[in-house]
Amino acid sequence: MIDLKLLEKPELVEEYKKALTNRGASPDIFNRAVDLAQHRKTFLTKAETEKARLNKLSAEIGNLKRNGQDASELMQEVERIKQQFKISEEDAVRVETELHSLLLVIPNKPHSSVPVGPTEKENKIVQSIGAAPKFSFKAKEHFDIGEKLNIIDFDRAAKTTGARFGFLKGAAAQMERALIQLMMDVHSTQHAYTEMIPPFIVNSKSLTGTGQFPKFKEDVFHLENTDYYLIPTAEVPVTNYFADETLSEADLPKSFCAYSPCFRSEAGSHGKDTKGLIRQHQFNKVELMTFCHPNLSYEVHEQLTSHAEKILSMLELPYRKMLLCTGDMGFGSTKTYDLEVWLPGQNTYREISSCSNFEDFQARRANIRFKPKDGGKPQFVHTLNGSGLAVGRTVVAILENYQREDGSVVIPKALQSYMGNKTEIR
RNA sequence: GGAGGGUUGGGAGAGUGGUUGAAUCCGCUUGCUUGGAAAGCAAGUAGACUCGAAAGGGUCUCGCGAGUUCGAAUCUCGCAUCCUCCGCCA
Repeated sequence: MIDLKLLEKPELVEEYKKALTNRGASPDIFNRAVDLAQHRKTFLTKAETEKARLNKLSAEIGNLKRNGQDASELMQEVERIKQQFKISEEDAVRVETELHSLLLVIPNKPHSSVPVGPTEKENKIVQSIGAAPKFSFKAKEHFDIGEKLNIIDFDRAAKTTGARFGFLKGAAAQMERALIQLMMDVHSTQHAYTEMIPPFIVNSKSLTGTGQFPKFKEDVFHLENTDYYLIPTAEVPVTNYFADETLSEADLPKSFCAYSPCFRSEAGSHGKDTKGLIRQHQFNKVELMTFCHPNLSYEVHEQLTSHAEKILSMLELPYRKMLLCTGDMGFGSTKTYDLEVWLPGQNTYREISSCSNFEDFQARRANIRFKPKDGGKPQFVHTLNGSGLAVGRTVVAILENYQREDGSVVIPKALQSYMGNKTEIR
């Protein structure tokens, strides 16, 4: 969410409009917003002046009554002003409500270091790490490998639940669990994140705080007749952990690594990645999340991304780091790196982590501030998060990169101790 | 699921209709004192919005929302949340 005061500064509004255009969003929304902001002030001032008068009169009435004097004349005046006040107040509330709901659907402004472009074609390859494995045979896709090894079962999941769900069995289930364990261990002990297991269900306020609501409601599973929603990412409960709180500057940065399953309705992605584990309604993820001082967020962003990369390099998976362009970034992000892992079976790179800086976008929505050391006014913190990593997709990457011609799969060295020192799946 | 009791400022805790945005204590900050500290003394110690060049005003916030009233932390209703007891349960 943007700062209301920005709307009073035409040059900043112009700048923001341009940023929206770069994102492929319509800047027209600002015309209405600026208009509403002006009206808001007018109505508010009027209502408050009237209210001040009412408060004053009430105090005088109190005085008169206490002294046993007649206050009927003042009470008549109160009655009159009250009528006007009611109207002014309604105006103010109406404008305020409309303005607020408008502000909630304005995306964040990309950072100046972000390449401008309408589609993912403009994303920049920052770095490619690790060489794609060379096979003397045709590489298979993970679902073929998994079904052949009898460790992934989509057909029966279709029976128990529906499309885009899967059972992991045996070594696949063990690998999923081992990966979660590995990731949580590395981030908590080597990277100083506090481990967290959040609620997997949140309310609508939290989803508004992180930016999924009101705009992306259809992407989230709703529990009927409640204000409960299955989390699409641990980012939602973890970011809102400090909602409506004022931290002290000395406490910053606060960093958490959170394990959770993620639930996504995948509305609008019919026909995309219909096979396999790539796009499921439910998947596991270890999320990295930091609340930090505004001066440090871009530095933290680099670090956080490198923490996610660490897991990929430990598992010796080839990947590349992408800097997303303006048109491909998420709604609340000012800058995003995607880590894309090489998938030999698909002969392509696929996103396995997305690391974003939100600056104060989420902090303003969720009202998360800190009190500066020097005693100044509370300021909004900056929030960042990134997958460290998406677990299901990591299983996919391992199956495809470590496959052998006979259909067996080598277990990456770093993972072996987490899987009972097993070295292969066959 | 049933019954009952809470929710006040950083913390504890007073306050049942009228200068109460809120006593008091603790904590914290600054100053005095000290060789330094403790103790003591003094002052200060919420936020958002808004008017103003500033000084300084105004509005709102005592879990949330609505209502009664000239006036609500205080009364009424709804909701959320916490605690205790009973039942059920991994």
